[in-house]
Amino acid sequence: MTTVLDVARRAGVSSATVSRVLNGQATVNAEARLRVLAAAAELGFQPNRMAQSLRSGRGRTVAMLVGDIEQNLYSALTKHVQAVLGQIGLDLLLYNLDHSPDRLRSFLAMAPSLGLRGLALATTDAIPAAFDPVLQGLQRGGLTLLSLGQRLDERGIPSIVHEEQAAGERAVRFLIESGRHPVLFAGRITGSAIGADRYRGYRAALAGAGLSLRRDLIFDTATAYRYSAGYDAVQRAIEAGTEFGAVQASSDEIALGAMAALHDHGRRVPEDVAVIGFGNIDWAAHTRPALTTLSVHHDAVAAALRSALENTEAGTEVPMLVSIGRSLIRRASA
Amino acid sequence: MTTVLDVARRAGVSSATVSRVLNGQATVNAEARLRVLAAAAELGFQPNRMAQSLRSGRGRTVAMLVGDIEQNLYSALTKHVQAVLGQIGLDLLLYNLDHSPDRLRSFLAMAPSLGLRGLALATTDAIPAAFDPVLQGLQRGGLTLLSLGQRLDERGIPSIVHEEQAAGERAVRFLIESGRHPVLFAGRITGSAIGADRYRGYRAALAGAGLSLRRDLIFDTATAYRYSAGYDAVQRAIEAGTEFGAVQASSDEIALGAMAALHDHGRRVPEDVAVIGFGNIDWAAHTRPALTTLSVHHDAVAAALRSALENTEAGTEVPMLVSIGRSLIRRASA
DNA sequence: CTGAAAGCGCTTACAG
DNA sequence: CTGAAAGCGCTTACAG
Repeated sequence: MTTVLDVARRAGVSSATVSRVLNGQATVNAEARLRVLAAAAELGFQPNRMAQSLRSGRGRTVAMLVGDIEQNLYSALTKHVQAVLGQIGLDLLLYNLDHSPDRLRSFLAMAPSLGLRGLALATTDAIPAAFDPVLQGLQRGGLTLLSLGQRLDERGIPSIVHEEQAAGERAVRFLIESGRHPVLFAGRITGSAIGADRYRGYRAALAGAGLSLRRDLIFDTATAYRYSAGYDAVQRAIEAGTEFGAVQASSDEIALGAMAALHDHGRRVPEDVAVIGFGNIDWAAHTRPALTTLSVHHDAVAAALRSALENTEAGTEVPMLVSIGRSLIRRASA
Repeated sequence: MTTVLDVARRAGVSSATVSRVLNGQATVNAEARLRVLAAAAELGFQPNRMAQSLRSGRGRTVAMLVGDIEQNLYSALTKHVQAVLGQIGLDLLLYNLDHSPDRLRSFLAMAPSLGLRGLALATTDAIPAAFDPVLQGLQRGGLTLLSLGQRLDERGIPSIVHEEQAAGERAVRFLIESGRHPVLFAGRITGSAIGADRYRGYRAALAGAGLSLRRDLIFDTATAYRYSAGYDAVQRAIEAGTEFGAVQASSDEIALGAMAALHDHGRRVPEDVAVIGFGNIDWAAHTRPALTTLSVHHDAVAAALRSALENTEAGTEVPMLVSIGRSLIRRASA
């Protein structure tokens, strides 16, 4: 591997000057500067990341902790985050939480030794308050800590989120105004602030329409935002003899699960039951009937993350809360 | 941050001894060993990764380059790989290729400066031979280079793959023996060795059944393994008036796209047309009709990757080719 | 079995 | 504007 010293020798300067040129900080004689640049290019010099990070105390890696990389919500977000980090020369360390607080604990235990530039918590699961001290310690160490998807701003963590309650309300109001009710709500996920927010939107829409809340139409689930949660909810409702004209799911996976259950019980979508999902995952447009759902804007999240990283760099303030709107994407299912 | 020196002081030994105890290499006095372990635990010592890697010349990061993390094939594999790396104390650096040779080039240019322990190429796209020298250079540097999914063993890169041709043949034979033919083949992907292998399986099944190959039943696609490829293929076949009793797709996404097109043209699955996918992605069981497909075994791939890493470590040989079987998972679509 | 010392490849006060 | 020197936190011959 070529080192700064190789470049320095070739350019006839000291390694300090090479470093100064390459990092563009201090002023360097224009001519020497050119010679260094030329030498670096000729040798194909790439500064050793580990040495750079160790010495400067600032790594070039951003860790992203995701709830479950296999869910499209997280993989699509990861894709955008990686693209944005690549643009500013940072690496992405991916850590899959698998929805487990234990895995979060393990990561946080080793995080300080990683020399991270940033840490993005991308999960809808609750973050136990017991982790707050470690998180704060990391922040004090100069790392850019961000919550993606979940509001943690009141715990001192800048958060980039989508609107949930307003979006949920919009969708359910649409169903009611189209005459598709009663509306079954599938997925007030246990332990997820977001699931609760979406449910609040459902309640608000009902209240707005002067309809009363019925317990038999609301299905909690502990199995996160997965297909089976939607399947089970609809199956239980049908077996209980509950009548409903629509399903508002709190994720697209849940919506697809619900559609499968409706199909298996001979109900047609949207003729008998309208279905709306949440999150516009990649196959939502390709299933039949195509899924009506609430949009997601991973590009906006990634851009906000980039700003936060750049602001920290520049010493300017990072906003404590960035909220991104969602719109209803109408397809065939509702 | 606590350092080896802090631990050393507390244990009353030198930092060298601390290092020896923690790395479990050389023999250390049992008593001193215990004191070091106790001190490290009390201080919650975690060795600085960057210093460790810089000094030893062997990083603790494995980079995984994926075709497109948003596709379930890659995200599911990534999940398993991350789990396995975590078990052996290695970090996962994720790099999304986005099916672009330029991004691969960019990564390889900076790879040497990253001090990687391993590099997993997980893409079905062709790897230009022009990159072979860089790849070989990386291998010589002691990094464990692996191809996941695509055979590159003849170019000196140990490969962990699934059987493709035999699996494709198995599925198509099943269709033919069930009387579901002619069989349309959707997805002989341009520039993908794997797409070509699956297509060879199709041809072999036809030959085995004494059926002739018909050009009008074969649909190439440049759009990779995505939904639209399947939709377009079926739509073009129907518009051309081609009759067919089954679709063998070369990915599950293509199969879902094909099912959408069949639906939009009033063909019922499986009554009018049977459909088989490839890869058993996560929603394959949840769509309606549920998708019959060929299995995938990400756990086996991840386990083989782990062995390769451990073998390199131990100085024992890494097999040049590990091939994992696929079975036909029968669901409702065929 | 163990400590003192060197050094991985950088960056950054420091002195000029 | 620039070089010599120190040092980030480890590991590893080396000598004992």
